[in-house]
Amino acid sequence: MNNTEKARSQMRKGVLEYCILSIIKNNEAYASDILDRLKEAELIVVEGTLYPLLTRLKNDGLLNYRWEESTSGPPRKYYGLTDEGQDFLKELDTAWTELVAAVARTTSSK
Amino acid sequence: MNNTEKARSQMRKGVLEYCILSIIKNNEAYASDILDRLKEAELIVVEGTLYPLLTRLKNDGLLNYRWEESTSGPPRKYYGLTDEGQDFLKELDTAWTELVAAVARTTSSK
DNA sequence: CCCAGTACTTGGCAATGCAAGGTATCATCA
DNA sequence: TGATGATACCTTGCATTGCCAAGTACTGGG
Repeated sequence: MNNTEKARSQMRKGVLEYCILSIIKNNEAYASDILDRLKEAELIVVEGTLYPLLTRLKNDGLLNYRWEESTSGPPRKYYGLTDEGQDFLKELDTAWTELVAAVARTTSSK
Repeated sequence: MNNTEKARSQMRKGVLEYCILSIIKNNEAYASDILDRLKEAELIVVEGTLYPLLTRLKNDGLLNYRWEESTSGPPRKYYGLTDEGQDFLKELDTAWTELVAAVARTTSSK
């Protein structure tokens, strides 16, 4: 992995949680859904990254899930935001907005 | 540290290198300068984070430095960007812009 | 009954910010 | 002259967290 790729994944790291919660806020979703959405947005993530993250968010009380049968394979875990998750997402919104502003200040200073 | 603070520092993490290189690009600077600038931009960073990072960037050939005497204390290490550092910073610019766009896509999808 | 497709899980690794503590230099002032 | 405080630089150990790779389990078709 070269430096640029490293920097990119480092940047991605910071916003993954935020993006995943945002995606789930809009629609209940199971892991493969989420992976697809992230891929559409060009935020590549692999299974081994996503599943543990979903579990962590659930353990933190930000997500819950229900099982749903599938016609094409094993049942799926559909994740949704808890009330706490909604609140947390709002804070992340703020944090992200502020960060973008802070970076802009830094990179444009004379 | 609560969840929000954790998330904030996680987000910050990804852009620190970028911000520091940007600051140095604009003016040669020594560590305390950089800390002040980051603070102005509301990107709080502590010494123990900055020094190892500067050393790493130097070892990667992105920064160089010269010693300069000070009238008020020990000599200072003034850091500047190498050519390679300039190139790398351009790539980070692109990476950051793309990330902001990707996050926007994710958080606004219906 | 095996195989391919879909989902979910787990263990070890590497990167990196952070907290806390340490060393060195210089000016001031009793 | 030697104690003090401010400035500056550096190091160590820790915790978090994404990544990679391999593994388990359920389903339907040939």
